[in-house]
Amino acid sequence: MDMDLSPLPVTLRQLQYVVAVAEARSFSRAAATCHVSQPSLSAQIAEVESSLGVRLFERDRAGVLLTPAGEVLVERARRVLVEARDLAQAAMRFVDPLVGNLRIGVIPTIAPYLLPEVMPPLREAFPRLTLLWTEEKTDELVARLGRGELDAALVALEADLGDLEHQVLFRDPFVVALPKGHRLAKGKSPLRLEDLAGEQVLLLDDGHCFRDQALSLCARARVEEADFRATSLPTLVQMVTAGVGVTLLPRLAVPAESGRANLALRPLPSSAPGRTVALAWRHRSPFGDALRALAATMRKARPVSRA
Amino acid sequence: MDMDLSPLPVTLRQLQYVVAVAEARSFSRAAATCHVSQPSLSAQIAEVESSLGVRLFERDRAGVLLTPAGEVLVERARRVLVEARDLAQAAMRFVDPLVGNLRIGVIPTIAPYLLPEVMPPLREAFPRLTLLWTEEKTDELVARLGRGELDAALVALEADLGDLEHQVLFRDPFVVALPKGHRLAKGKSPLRLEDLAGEQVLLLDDGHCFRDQALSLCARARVEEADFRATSLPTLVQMVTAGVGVTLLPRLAVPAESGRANLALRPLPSSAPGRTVALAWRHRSPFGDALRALAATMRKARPVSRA
DNA sequence: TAAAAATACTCCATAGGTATTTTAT
DNA sequence: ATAAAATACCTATGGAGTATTTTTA
Repeated sequence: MDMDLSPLPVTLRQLQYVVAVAEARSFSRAAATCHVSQPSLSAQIAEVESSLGVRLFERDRAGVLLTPAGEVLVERARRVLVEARDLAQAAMRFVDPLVGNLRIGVIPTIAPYLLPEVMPPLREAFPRLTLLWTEEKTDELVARLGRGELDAALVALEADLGDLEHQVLFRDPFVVALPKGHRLAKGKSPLRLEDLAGEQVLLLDDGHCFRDQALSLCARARVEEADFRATSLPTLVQMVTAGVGVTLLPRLAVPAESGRANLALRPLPSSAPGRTVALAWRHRSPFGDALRALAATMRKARPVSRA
Repeated sequence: MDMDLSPLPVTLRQLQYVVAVAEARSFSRAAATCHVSQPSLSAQIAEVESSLGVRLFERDRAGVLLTPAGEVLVERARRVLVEARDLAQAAMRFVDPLVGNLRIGVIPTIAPYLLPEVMPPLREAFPRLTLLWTEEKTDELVARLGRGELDAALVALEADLGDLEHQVLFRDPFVVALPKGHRLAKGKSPLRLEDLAGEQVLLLDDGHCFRDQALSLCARARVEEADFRATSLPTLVQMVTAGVGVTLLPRLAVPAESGRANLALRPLPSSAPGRTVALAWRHRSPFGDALRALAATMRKARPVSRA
């Protein structure tokens, strides 16, 4: 029942300096971001390297390089610091639950459509919580969650999230977007996937998880991808109205995009796959309770889609 | 790409003191285990409580109690300290790979049979590695791995291990042990599970994962458990030879136990389930590489059972 | 009235500062 | 020549010590 409590060879401050140097790739710049003088920081780095018995940085040529040991130990230093920061945050939650900043990432295919809907009710429900939103693609969000740079993220569960904790907000089925004159543009009834066979389908750029989800749907229907790729859903819709091809949209985007001239929208059968929008966060995040409450409010603000 | 490097409100030393007090439930004893004076430790605890803004300990009545915040934050402190200790260990692996102490837990139904087999080859393959063996039941081993009190454990994968990393060593099928005069004791051919129906089966005490595995096997065969429970496999075999009932043994135990008078052993069909013996460790343990090498050596030392 | 934690103070080790030199492009 | 890291040296904060008082079972 007794844990090893013998003295540790490094301090948290020293680990911060190590990470700072690794990120800045320069002792002087690292010193600046840590608000200490360059010699002070150099001394601490030297102290760390001596007490660990390993050289972490190669400071010969222009710039600072990480040694192999440095690579590994900087990564571990990050983990220690994230845990320590979590502890401090958890303490703050005891002082004052539901107060403070929450940094939440959102993927680009969700942000512009969902945030306007959920921000007012969130503000109302958690008036003392300051939400800081960031728009990034899934991979970047997951990486930043791991580094403790974000507290939560709004993502699609179909993407690869590693081992994050999450709460589902709603299912978001796909909708087919066509130019008005298109042979399939008439009617409001569900379109079968097979009807799209032979169409030129426009998709998003690489890195957007919505691209991958749409692509895997298209693969089943043997639909061909056009050689044009868009950087955002509005651009994609723009191209469709210009008659370049057809595309798939998340139904979440329909209210905002459906107003366009020369655009027809048709649903897919309710059995067709969609994406699942969820709020995700690091396991054991100090904000776990707050985030669950947040998710509940968002779910209420956006009545669940009838699939 | 920049992590939060602003000053942290606590030091690693302070977190060690917090954990020490939580474990000792006394400031003076905690001070003793940390090799500092009681006032120094008290001062640091006060400093932590002030900078976190939360009271961690209730020191009114006899003894020290944890506040709710204390419960949570001590747990987080443990995590921070385990990560920090891992970092230090990882650094040592760079200085001197495969040197040092490895604390390995083993469950009681594996230890006496496997260790004599694998220890000599391990000693030969890793002469500069000191292996420290501990015998505990699975739950305790998993808990101690999580607290960083153990570096690895020899366990059966069928038990609940949480999210440990592991390498399988070998499959260990069940064998039926009967007294010599028993109606099923004749022959060497596989016994079907159903043949045991109606038998009084002796099992281990609660907490032994082997008990659970044998029990789930018996459940399918509608075999009845005797009201006697043994604390070890040798005791169990002893009871069988005394004619109290029959039992299931791991084949691993057969070489050591088969010599007894009045004991008959019969295998089960190769399709019958068994247990899977593996070496397991905490994710991202600094010993990951060494442990994989260890597992390989143990696997070689004990040629895989033909199922 | 003991046993344990808190307080009062003293001290020094070390993190941090400034000024300067060394190093490498 | 110049920018960056290392060195030299000084300062002062805060972690640790001893002695003592306060607390409560």
